[in-house]
Amino acid sequence: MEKEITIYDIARELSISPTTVSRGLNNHPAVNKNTKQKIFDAAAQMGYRSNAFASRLRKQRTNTLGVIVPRLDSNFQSLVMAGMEKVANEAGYNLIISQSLETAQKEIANARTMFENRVDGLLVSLAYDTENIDHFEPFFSKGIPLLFYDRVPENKQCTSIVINNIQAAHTATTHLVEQGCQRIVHISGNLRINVYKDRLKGYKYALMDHNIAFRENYVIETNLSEQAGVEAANKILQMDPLPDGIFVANDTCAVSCIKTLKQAGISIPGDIAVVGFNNDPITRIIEPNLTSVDYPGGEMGEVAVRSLINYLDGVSDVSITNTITLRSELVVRESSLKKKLTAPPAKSGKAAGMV
Amino acid sequence: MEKEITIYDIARELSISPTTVSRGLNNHPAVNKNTKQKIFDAAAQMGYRSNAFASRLRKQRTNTLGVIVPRLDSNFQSLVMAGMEKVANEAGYNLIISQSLETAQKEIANARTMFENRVDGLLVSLAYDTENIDHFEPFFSKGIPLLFYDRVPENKQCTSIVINNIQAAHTATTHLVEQGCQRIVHISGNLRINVYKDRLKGYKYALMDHNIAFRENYVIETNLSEQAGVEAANKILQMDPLPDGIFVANDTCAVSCIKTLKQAGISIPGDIAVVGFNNDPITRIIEPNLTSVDYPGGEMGEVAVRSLINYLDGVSDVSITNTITLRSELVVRESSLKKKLTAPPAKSGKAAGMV
DNA sequence: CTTAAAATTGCAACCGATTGCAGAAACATT
DNA sequence: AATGTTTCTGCAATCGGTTGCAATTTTAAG
Repeated sequence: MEKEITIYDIARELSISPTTVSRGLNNHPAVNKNTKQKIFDAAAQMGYRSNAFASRLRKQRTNTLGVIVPRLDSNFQSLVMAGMEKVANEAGYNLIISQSLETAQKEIANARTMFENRVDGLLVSLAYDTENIDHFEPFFSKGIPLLFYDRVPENKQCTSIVINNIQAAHTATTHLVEQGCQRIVHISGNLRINVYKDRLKGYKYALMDHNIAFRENYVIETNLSEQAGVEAANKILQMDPLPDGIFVANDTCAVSCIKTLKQAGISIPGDIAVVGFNNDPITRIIEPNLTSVDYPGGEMGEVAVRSLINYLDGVSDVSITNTITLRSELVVRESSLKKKLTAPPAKSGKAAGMV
Repeated sequence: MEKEITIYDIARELSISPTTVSRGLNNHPAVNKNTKQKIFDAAAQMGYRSNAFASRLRKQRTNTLGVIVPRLDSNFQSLVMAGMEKVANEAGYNLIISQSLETAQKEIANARTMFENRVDGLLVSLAYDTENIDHFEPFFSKGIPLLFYDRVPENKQCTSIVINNIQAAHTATTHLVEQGCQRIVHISGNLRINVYKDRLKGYKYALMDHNIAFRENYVIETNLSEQAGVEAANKILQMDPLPDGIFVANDTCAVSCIKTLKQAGISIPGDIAVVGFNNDPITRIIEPNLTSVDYPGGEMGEVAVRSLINYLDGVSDVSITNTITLRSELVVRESSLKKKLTAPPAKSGKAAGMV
């Protein structure tokens, strides 16, 4: 437990003022080169470490960003976190990360903690049961930039980073139609969440555009878990006639659904073509490999933090850039290919054609 | 941009001293009940929020834990993070998370940041190329508890949380032997890392225990990536005679290895039995389902944070509890079953027998 | 050699909460 | 009524950097 070295100690040692030491350490232009060097040397030699709190207290800037995420243990979110941390770290920002575990209650508590920790900016992906975003009011009224990603609030003037879920779902569904599917089931997530609501919309629009009637009972709302995939598959197995296509709102669920259907003797894509969403690694492991919408998680995290920091640095104005939409694309693999590709056949299925 | 409310404002409003306000807000027993109530009411009404920095500066306790992790975008690590965040959050601690991206250089920089941020404790899983742990010296000398998990330093008196990799690998290898394998290849990770070094050891010991000669060229050192699995498989395909068992140090690599072998016409487990490590979700998707060592990531994260907090609270003494070893177990699935189980056959392979 | 301009340095007042110690007020005891 | 206890409150110093402004030193110009 050695004593902590402060700028005062360095000042005393060099017989100069703490002011100069502080400026020197921060590379302030108004400090003589030689003095600076002396300060750096003394600091290194004495084992000085800056006290971030004192600095933050005074500067009212924390160089810290907060993140509130539904869960950390999802493939998508961990990609996002990795991207966020990378950019934040490079820019000299710390990241305080917390999970809402899909409950509004925890989200509210976390928001409060973030606020008291004086984060310079906050990144949020909403929980399942978040009904409103009143708990972020303090951030708005204090002018702390708040950026939503992926799970964003609806009808609000919030800065957000998303993909075009409607379009992506439209493309996915259209792809199934083009493969000859006429009875397409959609396994959806919680429809209170914008992401899943939009995917449902895209699915509907695509049917409409191809003059296929929308059937209420073809939409199965689930929590998209592995278990849910099994249950959905069982529901589907009882449909008569059997559907010939399924568009699932995530890959985990799609994969367990496929497994269950295969066990029941259904051929994929022969009997039923399947398309998932997220392009998780498991898409390339299930047999047949799963067609899925590639969802750039890492990029989303990077872009989110970059935007926030740019705003904080006054480079750009997030409040004007209201929504950033990232590109997503359908990666076609065997699970949806009823017709052979006209192009030279994809080889190992690893990186099949795009649409 | 409203003005920030401080305890001084509340004090003025109520015509009492800031001291009493501070005590009141912290529920100090020496403050009159009525006064407390008045303070709470005023605080709520005026929109007061505590300034964590001022508090930390004074208290020298931050209620913040730092985490340095190789990468966030791995299934195992995201489980660990989720577990850590959960426990930390419940105990009122913040988590500052940073990635070393497997480089010692970043790990050193991150350690320094954590130190300057005055984390109350630090959790670390080492990077690939970390050669020594000198960069954590400031933590030792200042008595800041430091806890390593999974990727821990060797021959050091550091508190660490691990599984018994030697034993787990021994069990896995023994299982292959019991299935009749005699020519067992081991696909390993970077052998500078304790985890992989130990798994190799366990593999060797098991061979020894069954009087099977260890062959240098049966150990393939890789980075355990998907790509590495393909390359390792190709190496294996050129061996003559072909091995009849493979023990891979992680699942990702095992799965891509299996895929490649299958494409080459090898039957799994008929020709070659395979065992992986981690029990990732993909083990249940690949066909045949992959036998693997269940590795309790979430639990590891929870235990790690809980130990640290207990120590900080003076409940336990981590410096005495030098190593915590978590239980791991082999989950047997089809990929390694050359012989049928004698017990009633496992049904869907979802949760097959244990050894 | 003077004087003005430029380059450095330092004083002192913050930032906002916490806490040891002393003093005041309220209550209890002869 | 006097004294001893308890219960509450407040003073003032402290945590360790940061920064506006003034003071001092150096350099340049006349």
